[in-house]
Formats: sequence, structure tokens, C-alpha cells
Amino acid sequence: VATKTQAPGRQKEKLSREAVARAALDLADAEGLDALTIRRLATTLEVTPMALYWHFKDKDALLDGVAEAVLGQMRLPDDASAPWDVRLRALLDALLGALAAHPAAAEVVKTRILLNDPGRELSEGVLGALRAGGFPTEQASQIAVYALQLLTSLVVGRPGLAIGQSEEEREQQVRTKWAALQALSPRRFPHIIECADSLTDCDESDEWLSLGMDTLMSGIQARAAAL
Amino acid sequence: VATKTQAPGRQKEKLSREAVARAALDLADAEGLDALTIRRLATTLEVTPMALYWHFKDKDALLDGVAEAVLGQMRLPDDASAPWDVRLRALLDALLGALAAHPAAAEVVKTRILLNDPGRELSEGVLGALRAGGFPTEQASQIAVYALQLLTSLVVGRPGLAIGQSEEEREQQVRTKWAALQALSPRRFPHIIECADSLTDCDESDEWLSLGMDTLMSGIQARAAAL
DNA sequence: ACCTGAACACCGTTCAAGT
DNA sequence: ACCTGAACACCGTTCAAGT
Repeated sequence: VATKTQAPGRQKEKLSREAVARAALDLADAEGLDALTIRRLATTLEVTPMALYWHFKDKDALLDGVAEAVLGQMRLPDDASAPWDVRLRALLDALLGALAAHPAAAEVVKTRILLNDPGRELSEGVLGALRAGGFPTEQASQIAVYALQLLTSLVVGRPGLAIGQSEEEREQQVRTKWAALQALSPRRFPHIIECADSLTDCDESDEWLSLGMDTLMSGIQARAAAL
Repeated sequence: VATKTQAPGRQKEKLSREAVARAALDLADAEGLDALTIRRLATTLEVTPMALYWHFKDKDALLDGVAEAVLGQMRLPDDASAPWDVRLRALLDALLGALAAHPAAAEVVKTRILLNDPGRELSEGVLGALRAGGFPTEQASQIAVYALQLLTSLVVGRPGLAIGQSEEEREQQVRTKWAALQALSPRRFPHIIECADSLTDCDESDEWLSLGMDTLMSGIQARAAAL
């Protein structure tokens, strides 16, 4: 039943590190991080699981590649003349954009920013901006790490986010959570009930992301002013 | 070789939901979240893996129990007369304390705060404080979620944190990371190199936690002032 | 009510082998 | 250089069965 010609539609080129990482990212985007499995990935690439071990030492190295693929999509600003906080904000916006494009992979990126070149360029810029803002090296490092972590939390932890589910499934899940909150005692939990809508789902708009970013920037600016 | 008497040291009482959850938390504390496996947990409890399914529907429910065990250790303040931001800070400090006592489990708690009673009491207080600060319900919800997520990031993402490793292993890992940063091009990444110490490890003190908390509070206060 | 035993469908990974 | 095949030691979970 197997012929010499390729299966239609998917012509199978030789694998490469980058091609595998791209495919891994696509799989995570489509079905979530849990679905990103060596074996699942191998079948989508029409190859044996062990083939991937030629290109990546182990799964961790594969995830390194995924993180690099995500961060490689950033367009880093280069406005060296702008004030430090404007520069910082522009850099963080670039990161947030890349993460928001791949929410399922954001978790993977979080711990790997210093492990690839685009991530290092970003970090260099962020640290430079914070240093220019007057922070000593320790505080600059710490704030840089907070910022990167908060941004990934913004993308991953957005209420009502669901990866690899149909819109119906997602809405059903949101409704279930909402109903659970509404069922709480109104005497003990009045504010939770009052906030149930926004605790379980986000508006289509990106107020969620922008308020988070604004709060972060305000905090950093306030610390800088207190130096 | 098996006798009728119990193995010495560990007398085996009947399991309960709470006992299993406590054991799960202990296992995660000692060896990390990856080691928290139904099968590993069952062997530490000297029981069949399937025994746990009597007490918990599935692994997700077990993790719900772990989250509840962590949050149950909070001592929530009750200073209803204090200004909103003082109240908020006290609540967040209580949460941070509980999370910092169980860094391995913090990740698990993050998505489950509204799923158990102590978490709901905390959330109620946080939302109440934010509402008292003048935030509309949507912004209060969003900021509450940011705050909870940042706090878990603070605990989980602390540079140089390593769970279930000996101090030697940990230090070796820190040194390796540090060396990798030092090996970068000083022309391209001067600030990363300058900050390498604090990017790879934290001082013994809790400046890491307190700066994070301060930055968060400053950000929230700034947003409140801008209302 | 509470637990065991056997089985299933998955994992990541090693090791030897093919071309 | 690049990939396959078989095997190992793990997972979570179902289902029927024991007491």
C-alpha cells in the first residue's frame, strides 16, 4: 500500500533544528503545551521519535529551541536617545507582543530568556534602561526578572484563556467557573460575586494586557523616583 | 519475610483526603513538583496507586487539595479599620508567606486560589481592599489576579532557587549559569555581564521578595492615584 | 467504605543498528 | 550525517474484584 511517491500534501524534507523547533511551536500553539510531546511531534513530522534526538539532546533542549523561535519574532526597538522609561516600555511591549502571539509557549520562554540571542538582546536593553534609570545592578536585575515574569503571567494567566479548545468548550468552561463563584455565600464573599464576570473571562479588548503593563511600569517608575 | 507487625517507624493509619494532600505537599517540598506523582506518592504512603483514587477523582483534584493545604496555612489579618492599601499589603504578605514556605507548590496554588476556602477568603479581602481604593470591579479583578500571579512568580522564579537538590548541586548550577553569562561578548552584552551575579543567584536576605512586593504595591498605588 | 491487581495507552530516553 | 527498531523505566487512569 506504500508507494514510492510521498504522501500527498506533506512533502517530507530533511529535518533541521529550526524546522523541528518551528513544528514544536506550531503544535504547542494548536493544542497546548501538554500536547507538545516528543512522540506527538515526531508523528506530525512523519518521523520516528528518535529522529528528533539527532537534532536535540533531549526535550529540554527542544524547549530551548521553542523559546528561541518565539523570541526570534520580536522586533526590538532601537531608540537609544529616548528617556530610560520610554525605552524600557518599548522593549517590554516588544516582548509582550511576541509572547501574546504564542500564549502556550510563554511558559517555556519564561525560564529561558538568557539562553538565546534574541532574549539576551532584550535583556541587555532592559537592564541598560533600568541602569540608566538609576537602579543599582542588583535592583536592575531583580526588576528585569520581575518584569519578564509578570509579562508571561499576563499572557498565560489571562482569565478565560484556553488553548486547544473550541470556542464552545471555552465558553462552557467559563460559564462553569462563573456559576461556581455565583454559588458562594453572598454574605461571606460579596466582592468575589460582584467581580465574578471579570474573574472568569476577559473582554475581547486588550485592557487586560494594557492595565498589567501600566501597573508594572508605574511600579518601576515609582521605585526609580524613590531612589 | 513479611511479618504481621507493621514496618518499624511508619505505622500505617487509614488514609484521608487531608492526609494524602499533606503527604503530597511534603513530597513536592522535598523533591519538587515533578516528583509529585500518583505512583511515587502511593509508595511513600505504602499503598497501591489506585488507593489514592478513592480519595481524589484524579491528579488534578489531588493538586486542588495541595493548594488548599498551602493556603490553609495563611494567617489572614483582620484589620478592617486600616486604609485600603495597608490592608491589601497585609493580605498579600500573608499569601507570600504561605507560598514562600512551599515554593515547589506555589505553581499549583496559582491557578487554584478561587477553588478553596482560604483562597476565597484571601481573594475576598484583596478585592474588597481594591474596591475600597476606588478601582471599578473589572480593574479590581485584574489587579487582584496580577498580584497573585506576581507573588507566585516571586517565589517560584527567584534566581538560584532549586528544589530537591543538595546545596552543592545548587551552587554548581549557579556557577555554570554565571559562567555562561560571563562568556558573552562584553561589547554586545555589557549590562548582562555586569548584572551576572544577581541574575543567577539571590542573596540570603529577602530583598528579592521585598523589592518585588514594594514594586507591586507602588504600581497599584500609582494606578489608584491616577483614578 | 476503602483498597488491591491487572491492564491500557501513553511518556522520555538509551542503545545498537541501518544507510 | 541522519534516521529506524526494539527495549526500558516510568506515567495517569479504568475496570473488575476483593474485604
